[in-house]
Amino acid sequence: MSNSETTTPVRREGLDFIREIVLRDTDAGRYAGRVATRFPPEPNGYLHIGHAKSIALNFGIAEDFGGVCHLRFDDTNPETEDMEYVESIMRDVRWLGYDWGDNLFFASDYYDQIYEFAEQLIMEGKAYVDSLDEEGIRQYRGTVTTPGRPGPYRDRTVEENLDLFRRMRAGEFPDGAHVLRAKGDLAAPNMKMRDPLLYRIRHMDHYRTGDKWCIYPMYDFAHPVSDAIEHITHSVCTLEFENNRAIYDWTLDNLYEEPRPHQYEFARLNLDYTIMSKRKLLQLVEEEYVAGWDDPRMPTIAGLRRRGYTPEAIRLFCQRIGVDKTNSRVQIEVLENAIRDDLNARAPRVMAVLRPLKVTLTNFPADKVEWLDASYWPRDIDKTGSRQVPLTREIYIERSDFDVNPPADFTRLSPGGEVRLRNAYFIRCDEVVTDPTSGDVLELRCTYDPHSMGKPSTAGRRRSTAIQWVSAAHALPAEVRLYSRLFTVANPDEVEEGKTFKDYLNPQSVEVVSDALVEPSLAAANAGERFQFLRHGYFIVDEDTQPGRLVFNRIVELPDSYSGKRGGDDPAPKAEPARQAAAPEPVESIGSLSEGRERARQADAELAARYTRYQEDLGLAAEQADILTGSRDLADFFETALGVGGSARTVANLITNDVQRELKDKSVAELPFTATYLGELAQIIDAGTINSNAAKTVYAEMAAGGGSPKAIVTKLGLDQSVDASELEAIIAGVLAGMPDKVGEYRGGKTSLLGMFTGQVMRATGNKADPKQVQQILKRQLEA
RNA sequence: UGGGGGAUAGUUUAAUCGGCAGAACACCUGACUCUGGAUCAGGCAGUUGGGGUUCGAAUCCCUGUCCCCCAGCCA
Repeated sequence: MSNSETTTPVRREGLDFIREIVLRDTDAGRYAGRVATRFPPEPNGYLHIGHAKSIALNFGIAEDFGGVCHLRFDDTNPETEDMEYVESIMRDVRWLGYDWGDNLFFASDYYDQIYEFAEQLIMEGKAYVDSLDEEGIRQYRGTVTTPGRPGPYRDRTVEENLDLFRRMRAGEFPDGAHVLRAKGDLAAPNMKMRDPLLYRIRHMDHYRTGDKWCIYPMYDFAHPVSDAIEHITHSVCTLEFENNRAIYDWTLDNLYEEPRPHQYEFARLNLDYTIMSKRKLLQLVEEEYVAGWDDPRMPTIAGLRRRGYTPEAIRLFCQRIGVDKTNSRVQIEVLENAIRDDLNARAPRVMAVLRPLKVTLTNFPADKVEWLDASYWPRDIDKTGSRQVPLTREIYIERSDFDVNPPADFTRLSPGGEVRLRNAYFIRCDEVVTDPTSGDVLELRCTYDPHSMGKPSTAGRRRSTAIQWVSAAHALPAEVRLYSRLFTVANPDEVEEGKTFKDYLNPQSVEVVSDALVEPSLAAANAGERFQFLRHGYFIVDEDTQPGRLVFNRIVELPDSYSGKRGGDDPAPKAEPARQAAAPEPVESIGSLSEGRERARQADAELAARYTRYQEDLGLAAEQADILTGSRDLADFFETALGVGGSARTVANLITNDVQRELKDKSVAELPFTATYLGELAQIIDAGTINSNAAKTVYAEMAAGGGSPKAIVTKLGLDQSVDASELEAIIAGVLAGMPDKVGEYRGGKTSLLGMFTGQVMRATGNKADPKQVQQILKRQLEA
């Protein structure tokens, strides 16, 4: 697959936004072209499919850009972390096919360094020891709507802070007595910046550092520092850390210099019919709703592995779901389809009968065994290899492949009907033996057609499915575990009042078939081998397999368009009436006025007067007048620009549409151009010196600090007109270069006109008049 | 209610100075088939609502709506 690809980044559309950032940075020579990412799990649980997305992203970026990806354990909380988890995580990452080389790190290895940084911040007056208890800290922190306020310990001297902090480390205080906090802003709208905690006291052995420490750094402090220590360039994490980026930047701005690591966030994976919370998964394990972290129903990597998923399929899945910042839920089918796509070409086909129905071939000699050659692969898979399967007088077929009273489109066996035995003969059902009391079908008595081997089903013989079967005398008994979704609802995190996610567990998530029969070639199958049981799905030999006792897990079913068509287990036709309810909704936009600007006018009679005047005297729309009179600065700017001589409409358009963009992060006073320049621009637009397209170019230059619009026009030669005959020629040339597109246009795809216009405009250096261009374009195209 | 982030077919996503709304999965049709699988061909279907700027808006401006995150001494 990707092995043959080069490690050179490919410039192409569809790069996810993080790779785009990395590409931009490498192009700009930031970090001297170096790329270093990291996957930073906390060893407090097993990895799941959501982590696979992150792993694939981080290691994938490193691969694509010829960089490295570190595996770093973010182990700063001694309460929950354990070596068992470290080992499972390493096993899973490796199994997924990623290699961290020598770059295995632990945040706990940096404790000394992190501590030194903490002292540095204290000495610089940027951190302090707070002795408030938890409740006190909460009180002083305020809420999302009310600002926090400084607590009584915030102004301790550097000496006092340092002394206290050192004594914290020395173990002089009990848990919770003090914490180290960054001196942020207690009134910050971002709650995370209200003096975030950097260190807490925890008298507890750590699984790696033992009893060396009794104070432990918080994530918000340890993480950026760890990144910086490892010279990470791009620190990628999930969306819920967006607010934490402020602390990340605060920390590194105080401790390091650019180029230092920067954090970027993407949306974590949500998969339908499963959960991704480590806490909840742990609950399922501890409360024994599942058999363990590697229960085949679990979305953990270990569970998927045991289920029979391949690393390739999981990587394919990660590739298909993409990376973005949109909160989304991925359909489970995407995962299932990935494993089917992978296994279709990899899993040999064999025959297994899950719910056996005995069939006696009455014209087949009782003591005869006919060994038939059966290919492991269907003809569309480019592989060879076969095994021998024995046919005898007594065989078993799938109960569901026989129907006493079949529907018209049934292509399997029914009384008096025929069916093909896969890799063998056609048989006809002559007699159905039923239980006289229950009416259950006990056995079928059939005759086989000895001349039908290898013959197509044409010649009057209606098309039948080729059904799987096993010889009664040779079949191997097997236990087959049929897994399906763990939860009954798509989103188990969304619970009804009074319920928990556990109330939505699917009681039928596993069905154990203990008396299945498989063909004898499977006798030597080893744990971990995968097969397709013809017409059933993909299966893996489970590690519970014992000599003489095969155990299979169903990885995924084969799609079945037949049962789908007949409305199998998921009927629910799309409700149509909803359409009506969700209909019109007469939202009349009155262009409601922004509160801020409204307030400004209420507080300033002059602004209010201008608001009226702009509409009545200048003829501006209420919406424009509103924007222009949001502040004195802007209104004055408008009037100064207007004084140059352009029309009110043009000046207003320029300000309300273009200047607004600059005003998002600048004040009027900080604008890189003067009102007079803007007025000049309006003037030359009104005068027809430049077209609207060119006007955008000129404005962009001005916004970049380019100076006078007239000078820009001259510099770029935008005032030179293109004469008609010249334009005709240019247009003819453009059209001649795109005969296909011209054909499409003439075939009715008139939406291409915009594309042609753009091409011509570019060819003329934006000097042509687009209206004229389109006029000529249409004439030439319709000629 | 403060701050941060997000919204393109049913789903996940693409569209690099404003210029062809493209793909995958799902679904539907047909072809083919010793798997009601696979494959192939075709089809359905979309820019969060309203207004503005422009020859031209998913993209720029204004204004609504909806969703997610933040008040752990977890990460």
